[in-house]
Amino acid sequence: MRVSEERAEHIRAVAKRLNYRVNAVARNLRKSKTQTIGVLFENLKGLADGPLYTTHLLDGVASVLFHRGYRLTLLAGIDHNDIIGSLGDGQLDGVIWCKLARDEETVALIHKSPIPIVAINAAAPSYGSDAVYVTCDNTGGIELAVDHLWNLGHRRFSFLYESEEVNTPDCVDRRDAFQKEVVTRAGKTAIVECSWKLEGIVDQLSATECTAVICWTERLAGLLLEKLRDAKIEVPSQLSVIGFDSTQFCETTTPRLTAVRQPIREMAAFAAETLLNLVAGEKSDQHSKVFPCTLDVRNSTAPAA
Amino acid sequence: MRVSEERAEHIRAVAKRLNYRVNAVARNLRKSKTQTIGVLFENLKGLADGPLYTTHLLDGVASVLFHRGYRLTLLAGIDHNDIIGSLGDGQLDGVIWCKLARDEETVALIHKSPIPIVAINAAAPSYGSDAVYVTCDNTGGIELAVDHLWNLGHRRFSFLYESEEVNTPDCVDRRDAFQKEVVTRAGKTAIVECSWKLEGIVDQLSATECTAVICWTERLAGLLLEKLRDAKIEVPSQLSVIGFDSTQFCETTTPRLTAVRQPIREMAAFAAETLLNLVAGEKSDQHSKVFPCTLDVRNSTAPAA
DNA sequence: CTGAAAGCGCTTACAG
DNA sequence: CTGAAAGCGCTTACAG
Repeated sequence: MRVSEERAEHIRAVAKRLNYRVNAVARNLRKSKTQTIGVLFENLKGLADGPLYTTHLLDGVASVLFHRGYRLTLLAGIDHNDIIGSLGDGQLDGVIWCKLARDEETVALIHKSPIPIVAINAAAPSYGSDAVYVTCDNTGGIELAVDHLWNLGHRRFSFLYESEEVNTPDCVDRRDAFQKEVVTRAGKTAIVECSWKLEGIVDQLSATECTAVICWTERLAGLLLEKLRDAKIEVPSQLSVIGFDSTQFCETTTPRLTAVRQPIREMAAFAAETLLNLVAGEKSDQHSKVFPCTLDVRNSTAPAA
Repeated sequence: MRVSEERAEHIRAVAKRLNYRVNAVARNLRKSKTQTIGVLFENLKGLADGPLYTTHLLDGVASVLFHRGYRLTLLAGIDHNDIIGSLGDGQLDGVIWCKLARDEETVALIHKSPIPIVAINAAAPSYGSDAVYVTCDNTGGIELAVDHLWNLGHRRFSFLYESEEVNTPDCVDRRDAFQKEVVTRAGKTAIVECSWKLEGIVDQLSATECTAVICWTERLAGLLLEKLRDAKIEVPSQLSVIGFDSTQFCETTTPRLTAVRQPIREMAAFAAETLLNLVAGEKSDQHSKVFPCTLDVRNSTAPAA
């Protein structure tokens, strides 16, 4: 309060009469803050066709940001070469970066970012990074899935992902965890990398002689169920299928999909809280946070034939 | 090009060396444009818990905006008294306003908006408004639903909505269309306005002696199915239920929900295109646009008992 | 307690 | 063809 209340009241009255609004863009320029957080999807294929996962993620982020008076900007289709440039254009106070890659080149880029970054669904790279990483326990999730199948008598397993996702961090983590877990138990394993849209998948799978398939996402599992139906392979009696995420989508597949659940909304909300603290200048005490997974058993898994 | 190519090249090189980025906030201030569109939900209850409808809407808007180089900001939880103020803070070039009310007070507010507004899921008010209105053919949708039930032998119908939605524009339109359509055919009708979460709904419904219920959204229909299951009323053998929207949600209910489909993603994309044209200064040739509905028959409707 | 100036980083119109 | 100034609408630090 630098002005007498009387005068202030008068100014307020005039402002109201003239319909005055403070211009937030000018304020943002002056303060070098925008009260706006970006959510970056490197390849958002459409919110509605894409995994429901994305919706839960946005929901978690939005719940925190709106509560704290921040705005949320959706970022997608940004030129990959210029992501940092886009982040540094002054319009965002921070960014939540989905499935942030962790190759050295990207980590070097992150280092140059003028705004804080929280990665979601990516474990921290071993060689350090300036971002904070929020992820689920992919290893634990895979163990739950394998254990469930093992107890049903399965001994030959496949892990499935599409070739274009070969570098997606949580895909890599799930694949590696699968490899390790299954080799330990059964001595051998099959990793099936398939072309986009699972072309030729049925032949690839039968070559592995597996009785159970773990797909790295529920979306992919749903696609697989369709291919298997076309090929007249019965799920779960001939083949058990497990997915990852366990959103409502798993209720819409035929049969309903057994899936590992990650608490995506909680993860997203945590990421948002953490980011706002970083924006406020607090140093994050933890560099990475891992949320546990659970397993939702539905109808796509059964005892091995 | 105001500078020789040689000099320009030199400047580019220096800019790159210094890691120069143009500051978009300063540019926005100078140009009074931000290349950002807002999507306003007056009461977004959560993206993930809420109707899938919202996701499709965002998807449709985002597909157009990203393609045209615009950013998308999510607006929710804005103080209702100050919505126009928030819109006029300079941060948005235009806004897509979900379920925009059409009372005279709101229309007067719209008139004061410094940025163009496109309303979605609201028909244009009869007394004129500065916004462009994009909606689906609620009347036609209701007719499809009633006709379907009529052909199944139903003669006593109820229409259901929650009291807090009494002023939501598409709720009103569906209710009025229902009233008109059913009175014409059957001579009488029942409109059931229920408290939130459908408390006491079963008694209310049985008092109407109806054999079929049309719910104004699929979300509400899903809730009703749960209440009916608890009360041991079988759907569809004892009571037929129809919802509105027909997203993937209808596949997850038990039984699967028969629903009127509105092409929400197309409507949202159209709204975004229209808004960008308005932002570019083109006058919209149409003041309102209506998309037709269709009916997806699933398992929640059957011949009248 | 109050007023006037400087400056955030751009773009545009003007002068040379 | 190029440079320098004005101004977008704020906030902050300074002077009175």
